[in-house]
Amino acid sequence: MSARPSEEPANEIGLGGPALVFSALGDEARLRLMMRLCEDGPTSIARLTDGPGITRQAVTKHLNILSDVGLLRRTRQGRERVWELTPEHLDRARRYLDMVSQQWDETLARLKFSAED
Amino acid sequence: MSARPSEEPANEIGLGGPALVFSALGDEARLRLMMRLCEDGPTSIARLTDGPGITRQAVTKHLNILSDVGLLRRTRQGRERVWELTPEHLDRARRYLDMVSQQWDETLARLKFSAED
DNA sequence: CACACCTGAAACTGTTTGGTTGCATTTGGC
DNA sequence: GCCAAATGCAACCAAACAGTTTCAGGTGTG
Repeated sequence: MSARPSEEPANEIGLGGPALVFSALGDEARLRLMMRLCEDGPTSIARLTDGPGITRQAVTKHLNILSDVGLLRRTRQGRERVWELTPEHLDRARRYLDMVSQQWDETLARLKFSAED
Repeated sequence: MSARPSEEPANEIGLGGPALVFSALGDEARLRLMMRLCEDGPTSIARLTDGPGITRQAVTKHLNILSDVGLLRRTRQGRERVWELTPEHLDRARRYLDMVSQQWDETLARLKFSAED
């Protein structure tokens, strides 16, 4: 989590949005939580705190980081607080990678063409 | 760049690989460099150092970080050192997001099904 | 009501990161 | 050979981060 512009809505078409999402995904513990939520569906913090030697508070921090960039959402359910995935920003990051990949292909073709000049 | 396991080859199917790539992409300056290299093709460090108030050494550090996770490759060309994109790991990250997205869809369908039980 | 259970929030610590400054090294052209 | 351009490398610094410990606040059940 390094790219932290001043007051950007984090949903822009610029670089801040994708950078924030990638930064949130760029941690093994957070990726593990994402996978877990992805496979098990909505899950409480207590149940998410079990695997490795990680504290509940650390899990909470990671969940908040993922939630800040819009990858998760939390809802109450009794006395538990259930977290679930919200894939919109994930799709956005995916499309961003698609765009970069496609752009690179075009640039490659262009460079090859101008090299045969 | 926080997830840094001990000696993983960074090309595993586990979480370390994607986490490292996402972490490398999770910085606005680095994303900017990626876009630049993506659009302009192979470029030297001196030419990459121009836009915002960033130093050549900072650019070098970012390039090395991107190179460490396999997103860039550098080649000599005269007295310049030219950097270019290597999209293999980018595709890997893309497929990872695809996988998560698809898995989430399946989980959603499964949960909906069991809720109608 | 009392007692578990689940969570939030604050303070603190060691480590990492992004960036800089300064200097040494390589390379090409005159 | 000499000089300027392009780069590499090491030390250093402030800020951010991951994680912990500790304490306080809600919430359901008996």
